[in-house]
Amino acid sequence: MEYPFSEIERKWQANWRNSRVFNAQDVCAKPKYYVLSMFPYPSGILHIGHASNYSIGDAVTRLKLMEGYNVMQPMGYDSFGMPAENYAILHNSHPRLTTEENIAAMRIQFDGMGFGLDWEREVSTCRPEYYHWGQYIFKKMYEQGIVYRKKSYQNWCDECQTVLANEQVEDGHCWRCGTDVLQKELEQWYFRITDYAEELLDFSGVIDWPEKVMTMQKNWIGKSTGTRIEFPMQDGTESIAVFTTRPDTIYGVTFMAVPPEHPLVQKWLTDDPSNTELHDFCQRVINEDKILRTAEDKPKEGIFSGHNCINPLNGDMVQIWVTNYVLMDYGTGAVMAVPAHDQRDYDFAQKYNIPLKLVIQNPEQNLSLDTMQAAYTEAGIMTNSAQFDGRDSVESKTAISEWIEANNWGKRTHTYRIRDWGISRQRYWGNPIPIIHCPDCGVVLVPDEDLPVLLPDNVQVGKTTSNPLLSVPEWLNVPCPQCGKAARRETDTMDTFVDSSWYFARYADPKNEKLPFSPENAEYWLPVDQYIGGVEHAVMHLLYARFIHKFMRDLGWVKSDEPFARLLTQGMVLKDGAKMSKSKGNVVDPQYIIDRFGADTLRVFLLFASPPEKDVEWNDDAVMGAFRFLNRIWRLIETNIDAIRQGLEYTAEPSELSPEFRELLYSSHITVKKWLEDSLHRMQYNTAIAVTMEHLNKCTSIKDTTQLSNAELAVYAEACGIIPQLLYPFAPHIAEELWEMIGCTEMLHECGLPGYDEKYLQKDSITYVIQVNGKVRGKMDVAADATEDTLRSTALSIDNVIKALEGLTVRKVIIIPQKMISIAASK
RNA sequence: GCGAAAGUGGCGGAAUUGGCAGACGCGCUGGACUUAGGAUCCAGUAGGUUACACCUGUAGGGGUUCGAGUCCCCUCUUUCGCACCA
Repeated sequence: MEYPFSEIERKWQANWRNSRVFNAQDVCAKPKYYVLSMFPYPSGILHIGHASNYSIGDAVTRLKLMEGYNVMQPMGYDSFGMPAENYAILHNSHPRLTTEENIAAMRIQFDGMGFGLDWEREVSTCRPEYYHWGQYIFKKMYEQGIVYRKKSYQNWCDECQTVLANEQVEDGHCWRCGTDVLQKELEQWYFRITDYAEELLDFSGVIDWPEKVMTMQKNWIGKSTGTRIEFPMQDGTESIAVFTTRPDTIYGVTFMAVPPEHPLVQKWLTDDPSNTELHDFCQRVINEDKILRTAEDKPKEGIFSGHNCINPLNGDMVQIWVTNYVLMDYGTGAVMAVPAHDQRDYDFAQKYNIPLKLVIQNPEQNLSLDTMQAAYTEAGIMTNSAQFDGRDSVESKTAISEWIEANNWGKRTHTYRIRDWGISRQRYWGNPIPIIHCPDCGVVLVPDEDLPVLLPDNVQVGKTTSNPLLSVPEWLNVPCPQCGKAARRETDTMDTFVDSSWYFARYADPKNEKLPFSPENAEYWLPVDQYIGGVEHAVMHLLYARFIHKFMRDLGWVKSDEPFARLLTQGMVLKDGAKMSKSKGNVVDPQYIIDRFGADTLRVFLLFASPPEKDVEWNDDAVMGAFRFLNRIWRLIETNIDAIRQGLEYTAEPSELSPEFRELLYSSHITVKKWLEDSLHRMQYNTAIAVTMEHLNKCTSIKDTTQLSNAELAVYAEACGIIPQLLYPFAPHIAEELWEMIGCTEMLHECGLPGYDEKYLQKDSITYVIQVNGKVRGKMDVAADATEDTLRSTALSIDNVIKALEGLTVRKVIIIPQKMISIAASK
């Protein structure tokens, strides 16, 4: 017999909706708790990964409700972007229609899982009432100087027909479709995330984030500390700046390496068009694919520029080489090459017969230029370095930098690997950038009263060679808001990561028609107390959102420094050890599981299989196990309902109970204690469910409840009665139904957390384990208040212990209170 | 190459501060019952063994300790991140 899960699930989903259980109040005497799972792209189908992620968030939500918080768990859709555009093309429809259809379909599936979501706060990034405020934020950023436009080489995905930000290129491939990324020169819009680089390195504003994510962000930002030094040109015209983290090697500079894009190189080419050799080399390198060019195994190439500069510290003349191994957009775009102490410079110098100069001596093993096979990159003793000779190279970094600063040759500084965020996308289905280009006034912001710039519907979607919005003249051509002359709209749309960088704040005030959100609501709800999502967003979404949040804080819109106080990066659901995907044919449809076993079974399976941050291996048999577990609970309570109802009228004291019922009473209280620890404090839902199963086994071991005494009934009723509470965060439908069956009239979230009483956890006798030299040799039950002397003598009188001690002398007896006695003995 | 995390039965996983390794579930073995079920109940399930006892065992090797899955050192494997960043 299966319990009627289908009926129960429908019933409670309707009850929660009608009672507005999950509609959070903006004004409330209770403390707030904001639970947020990363919103999905509306594919139309809730897949098992969604079911898994949102089951975690829902467990947090229901636990916090039980704990007495005013909980908000909103949901929305990240509905702009390439997938929607492609999906519409595939179905010969329009993304607006397909997206709204998909959203409606997903909503039904979310409800079918029984998630406690506040649907009155739903946002969808492709709707004008949302993207209006993205445009507004763009304008504010523009006014604050955080937005600028620049022409340069961009990461271009030919498949997606758009540029990509640096964060969105993985190993030279598009993060979305895997196509090789090309370089294309384009003019596009940037957000100055680098202005916040230093602050983004600081995570002191978060309460609990995985170390891994913080490390990934820190590495991405890539701060390095060093010295910027000006090398004057030999002809005295200007100078060339380098950034180095190794000022201690500056006396070892034997050449200067610059990329062909370097402004000085470009100037030389213009000044001397006859230098075809240099010209050809530069052209060839510039046109080469950036990813290939920067690959580590790429052979180093270069050409002498014909120009020299001067090492300001020792007056040495230094040849400037144009090379393929220096990056224009890192540091100053020029490198002081020290081939004796840098492997890259060494490789280059070997190839072009450039001399080496040894300036750091290995204290362990004397180095000689004649025998060196590789650069010596370690620390050591300085040599050939004027007044710094004989000093430790690490310590001398400061001294040399100070010397450089004192002589005005340069100064200490930092450099970051992170670049500004390129947010232009040459696609249709995104938020229009609220800019008008006027031939006279230049770049003009669309006035607030004209926002939002609506995305036109009548666009030719499909693969176009140019930006799709160019094909809509009635949208494109507008009068300039300043001078009224004919002007054109910006046709780039924003990266969808812009839309998702502030949605968590919009949930605080989702219907605001005057502002993105009111500062009062934002102050109440932010930061998000528990954020849940995939680790794949560690350096994309999570970094962008922190950046935009800090910008909004600087505007005074939000008060907190960080948007997400706690972050949980949940694992994936795997099948046969691999991520589920259509191409592998290993997809499990959650709807099938819901239809056959119910949403509660699916949720229990997903949460029980492993801790939330780890991957879950799909297992059909284990799903059955979860189903059997819920059926056993159902049967327990249904068949003993009279005893339970009756028992709730009575109370019991341990002294009047048989050992069996004393054990059951203990189980009720220890289970609640462990469950609270596991679920509320550790977020280890797998073990919280395990202790519930263990307790269930205790309850079902009592077979006949018709002959129980009043005291026994009381214990039994309590034992069975806590089970719905323990189940509620994970299997809420069956929990509510059983709770009602027992006779409780309030819904479970109103009843508080289950409680336990320490007095029932006190045992009058304790089982001690006795070890001899680290091996278990016996056990004994001793009164809880036994003295150390009693413990020692009792332990030493056990037959097995005596046997183990034969021929040995006891050296030491260690007593671990409540647990064990360890005897150290030797001959 | 650099950095991080991890490695526990046939499987997923427990063991929160060093204190009975393998909780709980799956699978498997045997039994009971039967309205023969994707059922339920009972017993067993790390390996070895002369089986109420003992020996071995948490990737491998060494160490600290009365006591190590847990702490320290070395090695191996896997996963993830970064990878000419000066």
